[in-house]
Amino acid sequence: MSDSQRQKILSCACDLYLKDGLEGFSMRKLAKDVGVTAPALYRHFRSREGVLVAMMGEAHRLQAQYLYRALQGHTPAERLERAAREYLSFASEHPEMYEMLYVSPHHLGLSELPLEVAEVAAATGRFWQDRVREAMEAGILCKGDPDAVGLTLWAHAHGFVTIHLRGICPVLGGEDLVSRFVESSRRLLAGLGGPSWRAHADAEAEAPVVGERNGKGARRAS
Amino acid sequence: MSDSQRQKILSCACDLYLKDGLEGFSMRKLAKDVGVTAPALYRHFRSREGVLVAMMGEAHRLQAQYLYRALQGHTPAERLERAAREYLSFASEHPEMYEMLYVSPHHLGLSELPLEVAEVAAATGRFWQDRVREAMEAGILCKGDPDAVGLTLWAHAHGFVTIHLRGICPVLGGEDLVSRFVESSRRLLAGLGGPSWRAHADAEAEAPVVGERNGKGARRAS
DNA sequence: GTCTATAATCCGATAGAC
DNA sequence: GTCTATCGGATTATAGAC
Repeated sequence: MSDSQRQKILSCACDLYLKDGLEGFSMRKLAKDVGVTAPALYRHFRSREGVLVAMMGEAHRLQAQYLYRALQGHTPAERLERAAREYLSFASEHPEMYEMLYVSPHHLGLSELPLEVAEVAAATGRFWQDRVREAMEAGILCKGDPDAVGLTLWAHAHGFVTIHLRGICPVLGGEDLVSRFVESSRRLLAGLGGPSWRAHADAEAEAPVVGERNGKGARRAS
Repeated sequence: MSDSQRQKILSCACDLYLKDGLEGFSMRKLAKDVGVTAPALYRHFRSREGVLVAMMGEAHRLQAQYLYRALQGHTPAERLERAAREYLSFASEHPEMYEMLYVSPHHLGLSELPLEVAEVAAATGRFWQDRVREAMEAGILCKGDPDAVGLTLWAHAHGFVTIHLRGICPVLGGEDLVSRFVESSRRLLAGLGGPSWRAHADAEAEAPVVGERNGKGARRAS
């Protein structure tokens, strides 16, 4: 079937990218990995660039799978916290795929991000905004523009992950990454949220939820 | 002279990168732009990768020029605000150079960032931390770990810039980018700073400083 | 849809003369 | 320090048979 072959190619393309990076990614290597000759690939993709664009879409779909897990939270506050955590999980477990999400179009020789990719990326922004909106409606965050506040959270998360992945910041040793991220997020949210958020955070510190790794308030849990 | 020639090559390399991106960057093109033959380049750089690494260093030096302008501010609060603004100015005026700062090593086929580059990048982190530290000492930000809070600010700034440069977020139209960034930063700082910061921000809203573009509190200024 | 064959370039890097 | 000449590959993409 035509479509499953395309999927196979895309899967091999991801593996090849993971192995050799972007500069080492070629159609010939890809063909060899798939088990066909190079010209066969052009039945399924317009060009090398077409494969890369499709891969970016794949990366975004994979990320979405992580983010949507956050929706299993039972309250807006829980979903918001889990969103941050799942964002970090994806980046930690698939660092190269994460890099693919934000490749500079200019590095690829493109003048701008293909519309197709820009759209799936924008969905990530909407996800953050939705979490913020419902948190505001629940009174867990101060009233405000959900889009703008969502952007603030998204920006913080992406920046934090990038700086960590580059190994640029000595503060980010690596082992306690999660707690450092949660800590930084909390600092953010403590400002964005009013007294009601802090009350929620304090209550959680008294009775930590599953998956809670931050030992800040867990001392009294035993 | 040997060293000035190296500088000339580096300058041409930046231009070439700006024109053709990373994938279109080759030693042969570079040689042609410099006005020599390709082998001559290898007297000044070990390899193509060596040129790229040197370019990353250049990008960081250029960024540093912007950031250090913030030190002309007369108070810790002013220097902190100007730091954010200069960070954005560099990214806006030299978007491709900004991209160079955070290129994924994996995209270049490297397993990790060269130490030389990681060190200059870390200086940016220390710059943020210093701004935070003196703001804390001045009582303008809540007491806390300056390194961690500096990281929070740095992460937010980098994430915001990246999302803007990708054209990913519909909220970031472009024209009012500065005010949106300042707004987002203020939101952050309002949380990180205590009442004293808010008092400072309110006072500034009454009598805006030079370069102030945010119209939020400027209504009563006329 | 896949193949073979090939066009048409381009690449990084080196040897050795000057 | 720069040149010429060249090694020894690589690349994307297409034409045309099956």
